[in-house]
Amino acid sequence: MKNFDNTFFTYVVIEIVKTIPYGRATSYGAIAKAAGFPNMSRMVGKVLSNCDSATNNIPAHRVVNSKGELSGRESFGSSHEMEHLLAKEGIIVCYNKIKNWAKVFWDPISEIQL
DNA sequence: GGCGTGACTATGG
DNA sequence: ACCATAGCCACGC
Repeated sequence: MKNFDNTFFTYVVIEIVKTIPYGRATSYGAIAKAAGFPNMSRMVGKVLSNCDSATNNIPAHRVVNSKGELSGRESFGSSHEMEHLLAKEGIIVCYNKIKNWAKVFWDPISEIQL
């Protein structure tokens, strides 16, 4: 018996990622916190690396680390694919880092307060 | 159970 | 701003 329901966690993470607005981005830690697993930021990354975002229409490119760096870019087709997807939404990436990160950052918690 | 690894994060110098 | 360190935790070996 596992003390961690990976199926449930994966589902919640994917649902949250789908709610990230166009032109905005958030962090692994913020998603983990919103999902109710504040210490699972690393697991969020694992979920996204296995989600096949292109096929499943999941905006995984809108998830970066807490500093706004594109730490997962190598998991996209080419090493510049993630940056390209962000650029298409008006998010400027320079030296592997999102410009105006404080403005682009979107906290799922603020949207869940219904 | 130990140990290294990873799309992580907070903190302190 | 950069680097080191220490938490974090599932997973494979």
